[in-house]
Formats: sequence, C-alpha cells, structure tokens
Amino acid sequence: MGINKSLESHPVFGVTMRLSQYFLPVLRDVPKEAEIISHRLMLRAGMVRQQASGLYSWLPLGYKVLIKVQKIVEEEQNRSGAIQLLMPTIQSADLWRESGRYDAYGKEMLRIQDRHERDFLYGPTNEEMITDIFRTYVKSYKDLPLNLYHIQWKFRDEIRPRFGTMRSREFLMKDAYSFDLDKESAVRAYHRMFVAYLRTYARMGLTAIPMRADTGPIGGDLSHEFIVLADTGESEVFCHKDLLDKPIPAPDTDFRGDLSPIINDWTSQYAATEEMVDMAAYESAVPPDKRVTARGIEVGHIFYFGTKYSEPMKATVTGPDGKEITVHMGSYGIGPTRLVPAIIEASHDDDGIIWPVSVAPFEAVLINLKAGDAECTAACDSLYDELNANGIDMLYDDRDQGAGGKFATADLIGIPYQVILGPRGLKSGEVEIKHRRSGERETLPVGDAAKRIKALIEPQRRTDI
RNA sequence: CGGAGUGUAGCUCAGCCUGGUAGAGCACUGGUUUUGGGAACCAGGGGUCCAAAGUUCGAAUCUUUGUACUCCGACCA
Repeated sequence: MGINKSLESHPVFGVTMRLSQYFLPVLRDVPKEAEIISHRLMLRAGMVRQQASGLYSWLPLGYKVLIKVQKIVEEEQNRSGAIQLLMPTIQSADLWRESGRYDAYGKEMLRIQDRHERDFLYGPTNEEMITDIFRTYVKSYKDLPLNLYHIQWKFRDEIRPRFGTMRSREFLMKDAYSFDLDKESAVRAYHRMFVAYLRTYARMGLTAIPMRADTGPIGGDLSHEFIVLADTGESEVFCHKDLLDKPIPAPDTDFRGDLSPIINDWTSQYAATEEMVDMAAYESAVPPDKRVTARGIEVGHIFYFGTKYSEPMKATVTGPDGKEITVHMGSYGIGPTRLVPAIIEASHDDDGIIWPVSVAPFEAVLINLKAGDAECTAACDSLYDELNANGIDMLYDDRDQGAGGKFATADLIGIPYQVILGPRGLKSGEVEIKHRRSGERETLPVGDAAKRIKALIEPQRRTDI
C-alpha cells in the first residue's frame, strides 16, 4: 500500500486522500466478536480495531469521524460559554480520599501505583480534580459563574464491556463542570448545558430526547439523560411522540438570557427511561396514539449536585458581604467515542453506514471506474483537483480495481456522495453523482460536478443550524 | 461476579467425535487477460493449531489446569 512506491510517483504525497495510498483496511467478512450493527460496521469499515476487551485503536477513517464529532462538541460547549482546558488521565488517590470516593467508587476504578508505591488511579471522571483547580485559583464571587470542560480519555473497568466503542472501558468523554454561587444560578448553568446538548446532537443528525434520570454515584437531585432511539439501545424508554420533532434552539440563542422557556418546553412532555418510568403516570400523561415505547442509547448525562464535592473539598469563594460561600456545582458528560456508534445505529442500511455530512469522514468520494485508462484517469485527476479546490473533504478511489468493489467500499464506509466517472460517461462528457442516503443518481456535465457537489454539501454541514 | 460458548493463516471457518504429513474461501505477492455493482486464470508466500502439564511410539485431536475473547444476567458517558 504505497510503502515501496517512490515518492516521485505521488506529486502531492502527504496531502491527497487517494485511496491507493490511504490506510483503509476494510473487511469483507464480519468479525465474529461483533454482535450489534454499529460494531460490525465499524470493524468492517476499518474504523477501529479491538486491542483487548473494551480497548480500541481508532484507525484513520474512524479517527476522522471522531475528530469531527469532537469539534462539534467543542463548538457547542464554547458557544454556551464553557471554557476548555485539559486535565491528566492519571490522578492522585489523595484527591479522591478528600471527597470520600476513593473507597466508594469500587472496582470500576482502575487503581495503580507508581514506582514509589504511591496510590494513583486512571480517572473515571474528574469532579475532584476540577474542584481542586477551582479552589486553588477562584476566590471571589465576582469570578462566577464558571464552567470548565475538557475532552479526555476516561477508564472505567466495566464488568462487561460490550457493543464495541459503545461501551468500552477506555472511552473519550467531554466532561464539563459548572460553579455557581447558589442553586438558582447553578440551575441556569444546567439549562445552558441542556441547550448546548440539544444543539450538539442535532448537528450530528441525531434526535436525542432528554429524560429525567437517576443520579447514580455522582449524586445530586437534578439530572437528565439524553437518549437516542435505536433498536439496539441498552434500555427501554417511554416518551411522548411530539418530543421527536421539537425544534432545536437556534445558534443565536442567548445563553446569558433566561433559557427556562426552552427547558420547560422540552421537559413538559413525559419522557423516562425504564429505571425511572412510572407506568401509571406515563399512561395518564400521554394519550395512547402519542406513546412511544422504544429502546434507547444514552448519549449524554447532565447533573446538578449542589455542594456534594465543594463542601468536603472546601471549594468556596468570598461573597459581597465578605462571608465564605460554598459553591454549587454541576457536571455534564458526553462521550464522543459512544456518539460515533450511536450515529451509525441511527443511520445505516444493508450496504453499510450512511454518514450525515457533518460527521462524515469524507464528504464525497470520487470513483475512477477505470484506473488503468490514461484518459479516464486524467479526467478524474483534474476533477479531483477541482473538488479539492472547492473545499470539499474528498476521498479519491484511484485504485486499479473492478468497479463493483469500489461501489461496495464507498457504500460500506458511508460517504454521503459518490462522484462516479468512467470511460462511458467521459465519452459524453458526463459524470454521475450518487446520493448515498436516498440511492438517487443524477447525471450532469463533468464541468458542473464540483459546483453541484458543493451546493449539495454546504447546507448539510450544519455549522449554522 | 453467576451462567453458557469459542480460541486452527490477516478475516470467516473446516478438521477434533473415531490420535498418524495442518486445510478451504476471501485477503496478500508475481504474471496474463480484464474493468459501470465485491472479475477470471496461472504461479507463489504465509501457521508457537491460545498456554502449560499429562496420557501415548505419536496429540490441533484425549485428560487436567490456566488464560483470552464473546454471548446472557446484575452495573454504566
């Protein structure tokens, strides 16, 4: 795969996404360990490789998707006023002894010792560490509210990892932590994250429904899970049908203003997971024709937990009257390494993945149907240059192989648009565009292809919804 | 952690019951012909048969003990 070829034969080596030189190990057979569709497709499309139970390498194609997902998460966190930083994966046990969670967390936490036999752990979450950072630097009520987040690897030694990266032991999580003077202000911080999450999922083409949730070991008294409906979801959920097509808060939403109307709208209808559901309440709140009972994947979880950590860890600020105030906190998690399979679960067919443009590893793939033909190849090369010049994130299938295999690969890895050019079309000066999702095909002059692809793709990038 | 199952080529799997030269398809390498929905032919490379111990003249195959992975349940971004 290009390793022994001289660089001379690749004039733009290191820049192009020519499939003949890319690293895309697609699998024809389904590896037997994969049970659910997203896991199978991620393995077949060469996105990930399992290295041990619950531990995955992200191969180039998968990593490109992961990066795009992270970018959307970051953009929406930033928009809502959260500030990004980065904390280490390894944490000192002492910090966790302060909050009392070192003993409470159990075997799910991976405990390790350094060469001096000091106790450390691979962080399953970061409340303690962020609280430590906060208390060190933030001393005045004037510095609040504050919301700090990072996207970092977590490790939870799950009893049974499964479903590929959907539930792995090492996983990437965006975790945000809000600090406020009082509960009222903390609830506003909670609302900002609530809205940011709605926007984040929508931009990835996901319909996620907020549901009242149990607070679990993180604790607290206000919490929502965001659930994507999918047949392969891990838990059963019950909700009002109208929640499925509620409008998403616009990009110019004023995060400094009062968001409670939006939150009230989204929480006014019944929605609960099987742990929280009260069947009598569900049936009285939702008329039979509006009841949706389905399976769901949890793609985010937000908590308000008051002073649970700030109090034992003494995270206080000085108030206007000179008195110490223990801050109110919340934490907010989204797992990018889980979002990727969730998107696949929600968007695929028998031939493979169907990526929404906003997270697709490539926005379009140019397929040279006859790579052995000089004329056809010259036409494809120049069309490829033109598509690149138009800012399309392109993959170029320039392999000298049969057409069937190329179509199958393009379908499998789910690139939203296929630009197909072969000797037959070239004769009449025409190129074909296949829409991956609808299967629709259109034929147009080669010279119009780049403009058409651009027009198709730009509105779907969802940078502005 | 309880229950079930599987480890043989990069992947999917056969061979094991009934011990006797380690196989197939796909993938890979070289060549020829091909090229609009996973092309054909010719030639070739590739294996600690999960590990250790045992039984045996002889173990992928039988026995024991480990170990890894998967599935079902209780827990979770």
